[in-house]
Amino acid sequence: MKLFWAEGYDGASVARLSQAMGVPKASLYRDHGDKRGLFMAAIDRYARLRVPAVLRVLERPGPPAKVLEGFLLAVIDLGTADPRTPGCLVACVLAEAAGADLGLRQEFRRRLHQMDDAILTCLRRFPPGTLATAPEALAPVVAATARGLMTQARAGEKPIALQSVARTAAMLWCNDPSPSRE
Amino acid sequence: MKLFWAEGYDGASVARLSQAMGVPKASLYRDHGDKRGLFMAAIDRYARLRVPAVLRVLERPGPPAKVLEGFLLAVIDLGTADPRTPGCLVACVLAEAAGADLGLRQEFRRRLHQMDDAILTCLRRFPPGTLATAPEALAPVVAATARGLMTQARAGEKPIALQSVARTAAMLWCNDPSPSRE
DNA sequence: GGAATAGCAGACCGACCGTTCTCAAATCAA
DNA sequence: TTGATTTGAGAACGGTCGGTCTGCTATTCC
Repeated sequence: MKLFWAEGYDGASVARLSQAMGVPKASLYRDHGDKRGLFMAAIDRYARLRVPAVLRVLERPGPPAKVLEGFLLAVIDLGTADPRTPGCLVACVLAEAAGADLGLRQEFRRRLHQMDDAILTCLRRFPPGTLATAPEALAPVVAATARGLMTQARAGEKPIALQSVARTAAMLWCNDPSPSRE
Repeated sequence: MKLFWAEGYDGASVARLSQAMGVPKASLYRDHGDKRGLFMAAIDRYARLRVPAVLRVLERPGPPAKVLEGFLLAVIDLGTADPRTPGCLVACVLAEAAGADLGLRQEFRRRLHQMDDAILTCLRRFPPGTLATAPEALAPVVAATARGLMTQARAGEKPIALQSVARTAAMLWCNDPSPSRE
């Protein structure tokens, strides 16, 4: 997973994947069919190991602005925690591979929609009027912003710079209950 | 440019690049040094041929909400105009290549900051109070949203779905002069 | 204990990679 | 016209790619 994450689908050779995993090439082909199958498995592992920490933030109690800022902060943390694996395996690596391979593109879409759904579910539970617009309209905006932050994380942007973006964005999405605005 | 855009840095072989360009391989190496140099040239061509149309929207007159929505719409158009080259050559293809190659990562950062600066310059010219927050805070939010839309464009998302995101986002960034809100 | 199975490391395969070289055709200078 | 230079198409290079196959070792099961 980390090798694909760091070097991309084409950039990570099966020989080095085998070495990094400590698993013989023959076993990889027996268990996953081909390199694409192994890549899919890596994405699945990413979705099981790394994504839940981000989604769990969406389920925390608290005012919308805090929850959504926390979500973006978790996204940023995922994209900047290890400088050897910057950005998001799905939003950056799978995205590029999806350009030429229609099967991977479909997988890519599926993963994106999963995240969209999780965000929408989160937004729906906030009391009416606490969000600046309807959850159905806001959810894809939140998702797009998160993906943009991942793109910038891939560029090696420092977390501190991205975190201020998270605060601003979350503030704009919510009708702040504090009297600081207007 | 289109071949890199469609298939990625590693995915596009020099032989096919040569054929697609109608230029012998020897000439490519003479003019650009190596494959990386050719890729850089492709990115430069992209920045000269495709990006200006997007940046010009930022200089159009009009209320902030219209200008920023127009900007996002131009971004969406660039990312979805040709289904063979979905998304953004910089935000998707260069992003992935930037994972393993520090030189490309620097180039990637440079390109991102160029866009950030253009957005900031645009925001600064709006009258105070027409934006929902300070230009310096808002600009990176706009940039992140645009990049997220490009990621979704890479997934083959239909323009119509992305365009509604553009409208919502632009609305949230601006203090709408119409009396529809609040 | 002994037969059968499974997993291991690494050799091996043809194909294609990025890159360089060859050499004939074309261009240019004088 | 002639000699020097640049360009053309493509062969050739070593290396690595994704993928397969081969023995050897360990384990398992009766």
